[in-house]
Amino acid sequence: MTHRRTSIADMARALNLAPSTVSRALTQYPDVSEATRQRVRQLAAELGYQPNQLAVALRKGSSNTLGVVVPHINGHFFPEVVEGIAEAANEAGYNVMICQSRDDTRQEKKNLELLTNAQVAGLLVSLASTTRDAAHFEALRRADVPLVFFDRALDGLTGSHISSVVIDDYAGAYAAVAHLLAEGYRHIAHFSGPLHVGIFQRRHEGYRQALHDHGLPFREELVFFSELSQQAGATGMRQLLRLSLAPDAVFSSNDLASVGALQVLKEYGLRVPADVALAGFSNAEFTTFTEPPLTTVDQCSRQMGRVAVQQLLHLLHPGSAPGPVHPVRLSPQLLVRASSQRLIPA
Amino acid sequence: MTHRRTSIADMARALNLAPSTVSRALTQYPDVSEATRQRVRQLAAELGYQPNQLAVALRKGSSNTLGVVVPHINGHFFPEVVEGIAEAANEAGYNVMICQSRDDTRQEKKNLELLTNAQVAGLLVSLASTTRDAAHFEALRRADVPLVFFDRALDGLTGSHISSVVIDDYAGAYAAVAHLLAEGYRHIAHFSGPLHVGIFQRRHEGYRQALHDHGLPFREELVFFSELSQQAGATGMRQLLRLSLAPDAVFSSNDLASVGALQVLKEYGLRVPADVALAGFSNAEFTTFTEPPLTTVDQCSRQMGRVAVQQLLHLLHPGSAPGPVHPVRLSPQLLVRASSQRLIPA
DNA sequence: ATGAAAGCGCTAACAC
DNA sequence: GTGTTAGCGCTTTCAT
Repeated sequence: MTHRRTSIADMARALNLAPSTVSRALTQYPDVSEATRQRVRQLAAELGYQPNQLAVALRKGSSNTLGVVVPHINGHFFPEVVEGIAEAANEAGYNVMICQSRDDTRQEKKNLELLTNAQVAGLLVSLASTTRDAAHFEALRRADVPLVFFDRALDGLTGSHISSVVIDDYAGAYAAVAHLLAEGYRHIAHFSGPLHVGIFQRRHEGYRQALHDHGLPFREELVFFSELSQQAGATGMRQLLRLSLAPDAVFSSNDLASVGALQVLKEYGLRVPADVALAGFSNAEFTTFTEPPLTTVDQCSRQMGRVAVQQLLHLLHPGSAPGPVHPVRLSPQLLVRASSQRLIPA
Repeated sequence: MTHRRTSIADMARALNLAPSTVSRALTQYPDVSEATRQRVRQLAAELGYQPNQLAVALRKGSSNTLGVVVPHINGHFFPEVVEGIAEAANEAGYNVMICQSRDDTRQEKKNLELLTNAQVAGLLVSLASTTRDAAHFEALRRADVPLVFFDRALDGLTGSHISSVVIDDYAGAYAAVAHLLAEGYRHIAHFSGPLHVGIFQRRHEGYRQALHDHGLPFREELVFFSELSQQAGATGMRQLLRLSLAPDAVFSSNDLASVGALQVLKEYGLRVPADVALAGFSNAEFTTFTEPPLTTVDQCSRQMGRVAVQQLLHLLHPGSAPGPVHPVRLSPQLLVRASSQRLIPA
């Protein structure tokens, strides 16, 4: 037979107390005699009482659940961020509800409704790449739902209940290209994603600025736009190799396209990094397994998750650190591996 | 100023109706005049009414949220399964709450409490590898919480509200080893995880049985036990190469250890697959990037997630397909890649 | 220090 | 077809 869970009312009856007293005994509430508190705690332990969080949340008007919306949880990056989020949230006594937008704005909107209808205490969102229009976030802003964007933020949207944590894509790209230049490469190509996506735009800028700062010209034909799949990386590399002045290095806005390029280079009998150097972005797991291992930019994903939760906690409890919560920009770390080290150490 | 969400009571007041009527108008409930239904729907749309799912769940005694507990969401496998789960759940009108046990039984227990306190309609669980004792699941069984194990199941536990979906590890391992034998390898080593973990035990059995069925002896010194890290794979391979009768193939219970072995083989100047063949398990993303690409066993992860949800839905709504819900065992698919193909096609 | 009562937002049983 | 009432389990005034 189905077992109903013990409620506060049950315990109150058993102990001949009012429900309110039992409730108080189970929380930090001061005005309860130590004796009753003991009795209640004891019984609760015996019966394995667990509060119905639904009821708590309904009464209090807010739950201890945080909502997370990510484009997907494939690959390396988002799972790590989510892990960081889950860790930090649990430590702070919150649990986490995760939805995937599958990079679709409509689905994203549905997810947000779902989560707000579940009365989450706050939201952590990484935007779908198709999202341009911010209408569905306007509603959240008006309802004062605390909201932290991570990785893919909506620049236009600000408010007292909104913050964000992103990585400094510009700095990461700049560091990678500066490194290639320091190694002596001079004809550096770039694989970019669509520029209307912020991260790709900023990585592209970092690339250009690094060239500029080192007195090198920007050559349009060295930039290849694609969705950055492995296939696209291969295609891009083939195309670059057909140029009269072919590049001696490629900085790719992700790692997958780097691998595609690597495979084509091998096909052509070119050596990496002796003939052509490669540097990617994201520190995907497989970058350590390729030959040579790929230089890349680490995105401190777990840290991003933790920081995003910190931001959200500040929004939820302004008491601890009053004043506006400022967006955070994390500095990514360049991981130099064999694919870009021309000078073999002696 | 903070905006309170519109409630059914609000709309009832505005339309001069009883809350119950409004509620009925918004559901499939039959006994409502088409006129009122229209009026209500209209106003709801205007005001952007969204039901408070907390209240609905509290009232109905069960929510439309499914709880998921996974050891972690790193790597390739679990994210894919979770994606399958989320997809199928959303299609069926459920949303999903995900927790990570970090392979720790205590954390797993906490997660289960968290989710049941949140009144989830059902649970999808993949066990932490440290979980031996089933006490915390006994409680769920007694409370009749529908429960589906996936990938890592608890064999001992059965009941009318419990089911499971796993892959046929035995068959997968058998297929991999049979393939190696068919390619002409005769001294096949095995990297295994701890045998108290079911999956490793069954893969180990598949390995032994395949050898046996092909009339080959089981040689204890060819089995290397570890936690199957890349490092462990390297160590294992070194150890195997010191044997007087060294193996000409390795079947590893995961892909990471395979990579470790591959790196050691290259160090020793041995060719893969000419000198030593490699086959792993899991179809990790990086198996296509190694050189040569690694033969492995795909675990149909997304499908597993979808099937797990199907099982759970059957437990939740026995109406559609009455009778007991039987555990499912999915057949994994062997993916033959270059690391195990001795006979180069002409 | 404890109890009584109200109510979070919703739905289902029971009137009419 | 619609209204009235009660209650899911909890917390929080307001009394005493």
